[in-house]
Amino acid sequence: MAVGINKNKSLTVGELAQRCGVAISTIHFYEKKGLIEGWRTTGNQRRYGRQMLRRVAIIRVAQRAGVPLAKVKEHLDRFPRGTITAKEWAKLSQDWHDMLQDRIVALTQLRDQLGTCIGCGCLSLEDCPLRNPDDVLAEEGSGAMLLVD
Amino acid sequence: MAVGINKNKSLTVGELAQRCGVAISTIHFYEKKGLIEGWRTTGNQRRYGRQMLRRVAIIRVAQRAGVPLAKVKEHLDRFPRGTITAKEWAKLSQDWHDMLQDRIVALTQLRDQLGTCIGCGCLSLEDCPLRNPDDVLAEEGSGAMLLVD
DNA sequence: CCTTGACCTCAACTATGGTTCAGGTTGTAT
DNA sequence: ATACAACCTGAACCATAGTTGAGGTCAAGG
Repeated sequence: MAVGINKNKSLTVGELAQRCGVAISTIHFYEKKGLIEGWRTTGNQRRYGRQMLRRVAIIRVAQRAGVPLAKVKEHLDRFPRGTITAKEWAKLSQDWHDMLQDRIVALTQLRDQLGTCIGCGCLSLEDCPLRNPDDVLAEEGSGAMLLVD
Repeated sequence: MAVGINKNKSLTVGELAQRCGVAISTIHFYEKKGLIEGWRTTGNQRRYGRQMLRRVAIIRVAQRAGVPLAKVKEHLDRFPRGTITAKEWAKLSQDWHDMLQDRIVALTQLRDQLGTCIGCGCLSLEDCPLRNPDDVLAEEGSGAMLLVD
């Protein structure tokens, strides 16, 4: 019954889940998706190496950064099993850093456009950057897309 | 056949979709969700007032800002049908601006932590802010959460 | 030994935000 | 008048990211 902290070797699914702050079902899910990997006891119970703590940690960081699991898996599959070295993690975190940077820039642009619109009575004035330019674009034959990108 | 641009009054579903840069099925979907509203011809075809252009535009802006549709609906329901005034839009865009600001701050923090980790060989060093503090937190009895929040 | 918590599988379900398809109807240009 | 584009409905399906539940097994303390 007692969840003894097993300082030495393998982790049960419950331990891994608790230590990573996720539900057990999430660990099952990640394993089914091939994001993490472990072995089984003779009684078919999951056991994980301690490196899976880091792996789940990385998955969670990536998710916070907005990386979908499939993308995370792609990255993690480059170091198939086990430990990710500092250098490998540096590459990963550089990639995700850059992606985050892009997302931040996009959101910041949008935020600033909203800021402008608060001042301008947006979506009703001719020069509003958020305004769908209605007939203008319609007459240009384009799809009348909202905003620049 | 020809999609004549009807300068004067109502918009067909296809016109609205094209002018907003979304699929027709998306317009159907938004209508079913109660996000937009129109009327029907005697032949049961959808017609929309021009104010729906702005309404769909607002929905798309909100989505880019990460507002779920249910939330958008909540906001839009405050001005039940038709035109949203400049003042009302100002309130809306202020709210979404603030929300965006929060998200930007969160992502920026994460980005900067990733930046630190690129330098520190992250997730393997004791002082890494992204590192799951493993046994430390485990011994504190907490869930060994990743990162501060 | 036996209870009890932790574990197992598989299927179904949740929510979000849509898309696709089948089968049938409308509206308009020629 | 007729063809053909555009429209209609409803159900099924897609992806993402899991959660929940039923029914059964494992393992460790007393």
